[in-house]
Amino acid sequence: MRNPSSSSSSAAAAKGGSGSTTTPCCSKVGLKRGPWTPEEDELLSNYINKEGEGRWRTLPKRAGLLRCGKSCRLRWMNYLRPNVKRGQIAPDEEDLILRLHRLLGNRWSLIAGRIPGRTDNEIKNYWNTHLSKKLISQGIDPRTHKPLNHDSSPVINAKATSSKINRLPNPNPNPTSPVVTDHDTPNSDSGTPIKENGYFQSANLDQYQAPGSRTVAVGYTNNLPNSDGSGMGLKSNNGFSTEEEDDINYCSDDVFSSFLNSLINEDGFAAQHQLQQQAATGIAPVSDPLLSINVSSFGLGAGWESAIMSSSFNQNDPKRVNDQI
DNA sequence: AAAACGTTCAACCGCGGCCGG
DNA sequence: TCCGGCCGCGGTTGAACGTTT
Repeated sequence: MRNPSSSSSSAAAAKGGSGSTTTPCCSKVGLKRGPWTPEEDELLSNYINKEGEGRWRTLPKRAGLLRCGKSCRLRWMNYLRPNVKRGQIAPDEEDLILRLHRLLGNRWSLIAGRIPGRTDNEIKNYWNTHLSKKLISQGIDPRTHKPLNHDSSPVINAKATSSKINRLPNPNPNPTSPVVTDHDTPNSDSGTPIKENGYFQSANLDQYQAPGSRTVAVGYTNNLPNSDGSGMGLKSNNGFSTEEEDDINYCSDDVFSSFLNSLINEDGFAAQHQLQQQAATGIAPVSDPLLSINVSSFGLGAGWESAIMSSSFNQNDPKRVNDQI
């Protein structure tokens, strides 16, 4: 809301206009649209502070607002909530976003759920305006987190793909190539992966490995689902027997929460992961913490997604998390 | 100084999942 | 089982703002 006093209702009205199946609350004539005014913010905040969130459809009327419920919910979630953190994304937050995006794809709400105070909208915007470009400038496909010249798969037109198809994005649409060698790393001309501010060094993301590193694994991709969910099985070469797979397919909230938390602190993660993997399989894990970012190591077979859902620190919507368990 | 161009981000849209009747 | 409403999600838009020419 750069200038709340200026109404963009006409532009917004011109934008919609499809006339197809619009949500009733949004098609109602007479409802205000566009930037929120401080007065509206206050009305909404006061009402929610008093009555609590929820029942968005009827909330505007009860709160005395000429807005649709969706608009109210969005305003509250992305702007007015007390614990929404404003201001620049810190390097460590950026690092975490990169990690989580590589794991989760464009599932902004899940990513936001792991970054306290940040909203899905904010992260999505930040990704599209900063991180995506940054990765591209480094020769990395922001969609797959793989080198651009390595990815021969056609770029899916975001417009052409339904948003719901993308609900289960596969960060690596090419699971047959789990290993990226140094031949595939971006050349230094397109930007060295090690940034001067150092956060990429700490990030230790696959593609961001310093030149000269021999092998960069993308091991987790083996067990990530395809966009249709068909790739969830543990048929990959994880070395587990069916029985073992049954065991490790169980992934508790704590385990996965630890996994995600460990992305924040990779050293801790590496140690924890080794214990986890050894306990579960008896197989000595690889020592390279880089290789440890491997979902399969946490038994994330068919249940990996629900584990993510249930383990999310979702300050945005705890109810939804519970709902999805 | 101002026009042109680029970037940011709040807000909107359509869709699908969930749930109660 | 079906249907309709609600909710939340990801994609997209466009006005405001910043930068360059």
